[in-house]
Amino acid sequence: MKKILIVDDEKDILEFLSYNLKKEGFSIYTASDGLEGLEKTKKIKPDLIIVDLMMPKMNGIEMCENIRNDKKLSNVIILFLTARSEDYTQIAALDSGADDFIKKPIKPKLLISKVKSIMRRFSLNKNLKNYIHKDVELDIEKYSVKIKGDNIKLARKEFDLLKLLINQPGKVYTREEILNDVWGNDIHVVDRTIDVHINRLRDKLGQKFIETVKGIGYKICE
Amino acid sequence: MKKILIVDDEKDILEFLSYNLKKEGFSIYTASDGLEGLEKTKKIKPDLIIVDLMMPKMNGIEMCENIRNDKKLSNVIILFLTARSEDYTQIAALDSGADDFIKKPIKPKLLISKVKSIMRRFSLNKNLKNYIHKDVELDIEKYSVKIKGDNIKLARKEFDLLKLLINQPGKVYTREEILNDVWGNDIHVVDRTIDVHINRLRDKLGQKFIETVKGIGYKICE
DNA sequence: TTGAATGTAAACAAATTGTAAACAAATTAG
DNA sequence: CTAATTTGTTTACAATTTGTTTACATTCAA
Repeated sequence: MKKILIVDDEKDILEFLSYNLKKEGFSIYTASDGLEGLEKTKKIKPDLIIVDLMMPKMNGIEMCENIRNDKKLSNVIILFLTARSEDYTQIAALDSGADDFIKKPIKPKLLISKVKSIMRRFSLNKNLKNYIHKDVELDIEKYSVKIKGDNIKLARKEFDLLKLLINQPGKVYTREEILNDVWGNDIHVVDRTIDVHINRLRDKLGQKFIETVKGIGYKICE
Repeated sequence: MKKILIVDDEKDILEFLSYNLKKEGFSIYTASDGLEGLEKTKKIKPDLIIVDLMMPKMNGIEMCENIRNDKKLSNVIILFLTARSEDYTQIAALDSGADDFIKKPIKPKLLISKVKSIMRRFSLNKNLKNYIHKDVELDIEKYSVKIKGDNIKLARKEFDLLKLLINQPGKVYTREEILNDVWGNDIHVVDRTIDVHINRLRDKLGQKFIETVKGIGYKICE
């Protein structure tokens, strides 16, 4: 399910947007200022961020710049909420890395159609993200993995497994989650098979890259 | 006078673009969604269309595909407005027939110089696209391929296949993508046929030019 | 210390690809 | 138009890679 993070200091707007987007089946997360927004972005890895331009602590522009400077977050799409009086030419000049704008007052229908159409575009590209964590670099489009710049070869299942885990370094993935994501709901394999693939990944990526959480599953070390 | 059609659901952007392009002496027409854009394209026959990727009703890609499928309209130049985070080398829109991209937020000077240069380029010659990668040189117009300057002869399917792959060296093309692009949606062949053509290409281009990504597809080595 | 969970090597099974050859279809030359 | 040639497709089978299971060793936490 697509994750949307909404960042605004006004509770009313948060609730209003949450309500309307939840209805459409998105998972909604919220933050009430730029700092919190930045933290949650790192933790949750949303697909889309809707952020108010004007906020206390860290405003939307600063937050946006921070996100754009972080390679690991660079794939997220950012929408700005702007006041009516701010005209487009001014905003364009800001150049902080926002993808698009929504004007207040917000009309639910317009908002939803806009978000959906962005998501549609986004889902076309969803498999084209790149991930970088520590020395490991993963290029989905090229199906290649680099360690310290050197290409290594992974088998398909190994690649899929790494792709899942590296999505959120530090998060523990249970065997069930891994089976569901890498193998799919309908294919049944013994769960020890995961261990074997993890083992092979460790041989290729180094022993310290993937950590075992006994009784639960595996995670990538932060 | 050159006619430009601008298609976007946001009035601000329409106005912003209209204003800047009118100043340069183009005749400007506008539409606020993909459907209207398609109709106006047929009626007005613009020289250039600037269209937002993300719109309600019919989005930019659908509109673009519709236009490209209409032989009478196929000469029009299409520019996409895209969100910043979408890396245009990865955008599926490339395949839908877009000619170039403008990233949001839009800077007036850049926009105008881009529009002018693309008009110039296309008025000189339509599709003079050539590809060069490593020792291999591909001339679309002449349907010829050179290796280190020497002509070699490729059969048509071999040429089409190479043309697709060389479009983005390094990117892995799945068999499905290849079938769709080289054979088309409606023609059905066994996917092992691809392998045979790849094999023949390798005989002609050298064994190291095309790489197999087991379980996925093929790519041209970078 | 003990038992469940995990690491790991090895064996086996399944899937994928390379490749030659046969045939069919399309194109070209005469 | 017909025959010859080229191109395109399918198939079969071998070689290789990848995926899965199993068995036993090891580790870790209760």
